[in-house]
Amino acid sequence: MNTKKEVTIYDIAKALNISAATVSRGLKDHPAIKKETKKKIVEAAQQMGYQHNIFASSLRKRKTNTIGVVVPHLNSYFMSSVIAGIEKVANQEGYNLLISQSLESVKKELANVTTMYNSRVDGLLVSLAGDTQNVDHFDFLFKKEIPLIFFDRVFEDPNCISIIINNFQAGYDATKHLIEQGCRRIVHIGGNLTSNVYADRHEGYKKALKDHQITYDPELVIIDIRGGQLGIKAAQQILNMELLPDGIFTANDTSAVACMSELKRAGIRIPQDVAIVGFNDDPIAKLIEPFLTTVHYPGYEMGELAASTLINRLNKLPVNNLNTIVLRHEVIVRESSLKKIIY
Amino acid sequence: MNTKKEVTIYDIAKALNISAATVSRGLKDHPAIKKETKKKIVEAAQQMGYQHNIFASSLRKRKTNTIGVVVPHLNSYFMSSVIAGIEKVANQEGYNLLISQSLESVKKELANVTTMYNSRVDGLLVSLAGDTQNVDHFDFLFKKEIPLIFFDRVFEDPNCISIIINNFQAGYDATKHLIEQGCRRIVHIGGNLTSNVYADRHEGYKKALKDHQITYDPELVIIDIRGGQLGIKAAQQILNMELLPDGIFTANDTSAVACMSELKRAGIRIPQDVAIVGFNDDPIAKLIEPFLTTVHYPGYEMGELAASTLINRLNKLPVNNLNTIVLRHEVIVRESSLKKIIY
DNA sequence: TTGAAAGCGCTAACAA
DNA sequence: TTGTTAGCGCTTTCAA
Repeated sequence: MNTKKEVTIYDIAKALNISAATVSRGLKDHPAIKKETKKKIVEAAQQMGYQHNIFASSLRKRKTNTIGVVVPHLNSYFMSSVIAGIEKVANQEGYNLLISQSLESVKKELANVTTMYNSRVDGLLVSLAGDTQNVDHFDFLFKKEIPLIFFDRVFEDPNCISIIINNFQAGYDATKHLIEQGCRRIVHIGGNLTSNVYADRHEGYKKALKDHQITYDPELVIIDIRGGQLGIKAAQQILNMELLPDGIFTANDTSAVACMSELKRAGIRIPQDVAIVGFNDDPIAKLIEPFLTTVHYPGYEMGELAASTLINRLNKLPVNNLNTIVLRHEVIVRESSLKKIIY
Repeated sequence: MNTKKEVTIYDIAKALNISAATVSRGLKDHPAIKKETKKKIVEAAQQMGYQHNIFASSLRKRKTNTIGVVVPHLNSYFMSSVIAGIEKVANQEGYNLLISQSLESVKKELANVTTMYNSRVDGLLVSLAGDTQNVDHFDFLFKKEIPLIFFDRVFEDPNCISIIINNFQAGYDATKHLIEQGCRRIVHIGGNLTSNVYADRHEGYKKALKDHQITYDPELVIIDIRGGQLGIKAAQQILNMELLPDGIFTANDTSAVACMSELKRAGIRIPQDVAIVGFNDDPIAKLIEPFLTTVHYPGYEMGELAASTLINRLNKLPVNNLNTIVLRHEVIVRESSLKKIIY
């Protein structure tokens, strides 16, 4: 935005000898404007280099047509798919996006949300930071009735809609798949259990074991609060076990791949010695060897859905009092877990 | 932004029995306001739940304190590092970020930039889409004197500052490293040559060959316009060669890893049969086997620099008439290219 | 050190 | 179908 004088609707009005109100209406397809007037207006605007002033408009309408998006990290295939989905819907509906990453810190999350609040976003789409334990820090949003929708990393709260997959079931399915391949001693590598996604996957894992009469052994669960080098650390921990596991269910592909790579270096054969299942269906799953069995996570759809739900809410469309929307997941079987076929 | 009545400086003024002008000044530390008045104002604002209205302010000041960022894709470690760097500086300086991805399409790039222009961003940070051949579509920005800074994927233009690494030299260094490891038949896998980064890396490759008396063979150069499955396609092409190469220089780690994985499946040993060097120093380089030799690309620093340069420009600080800023790169030697030591 | 007043550009209620 | 008018909330010039 520069400091030169802008072309305003008044300039157009003067040039056309009509009122500014008419220009304003003509520019936005108001039904009560004659076709030719509209045409004249649009042409003049074009020709004079008119640019709609969002600030004046937002100030007047008390609405910004901007949606804030806060995610833990931008650099995963999953997140970038989600954002592409959000972008698509938002653009379609004439909304802008304000995007930022919390880098897994509640503090930065709050700072980002506050900045967005000050920028008067109409609504927010948030995937929570790993160490976020509640949503008290969002109270000021609720008070101002700014809609907040969570996706992926959510927190159950009556004020918010959550969009997720059934992480419990997905964890269950992944573990069950390993059991069906003959695994009995299954390690689970997970993320911070404060996060619903990791907690639920962990519970699914436990339930699958139970349903197949396998005793849950906390020693086999490797959780890392700070997700740094989880895969590698986990591999080392596994290599130090007196009795090696025969299966591993990892709650994300990045860790799965890192772990697998480390195990392979130590001479362990995948899947013959240890079968591995990851989570997310990141493209990396097909870059390593053997290809990684994983749980497909519909990121793009999740983004679309999050955005359209929020926009419906903003438009006061009946959102059916819904509180949680669950998307479908799917176990994608690849080589890293196929004991049965290889033997 | 909701529709309830906001608390304004007038409300504060009334409550304190002073003028709105004084409140406005007090709120932003104007030097000519008495300390205690200021204190009263700040306290009242706090207590009444006052929230600064960016729109009124932007409208009045004709400045938004917002920076637009347009990148080809969000989902790379590199980009997310760059953005983290930009965010850090921007937040420090009180700027907001508007981020979007062009998904490698000039059309979407232009649409995104236009939206940002309409949102009256103060300046723009852009990494160009793969098929962008010139910057004519940005002319309207130059006319309005909105500063535009390119990073990574740049286009030489007197209107813009570019922030890059020396891709030519980096390509040269990477290739030279392979030559020093004894490679003579070196394949180059690159991206769209319209893009400076890929064109320069390719030229560096050529020059390194020439300097070491190796004839440049266009048959050994595999370029993909649409970066989809480049690594895999390249591997297949390599496997079909009558004479296998002994070295590969790939212009990004993702393709390098995909290619390596495919070659390994075909029974080719890395680095014994073929040495590989990638580009970017993506974490994936240390997830695969063997670890990938690559060129370190300082993403975070690039982001910081891009943001601070832009902000200086916005503040009319002398930017020394600079046109191009070059950051340091570094070849990180790992196992995938070490023929000498292994033999 | 403070206040009055004008105006940034747009929209919408109301009137014609 | 179009025009009049009154702000949206803030900043800043000028005056006191």
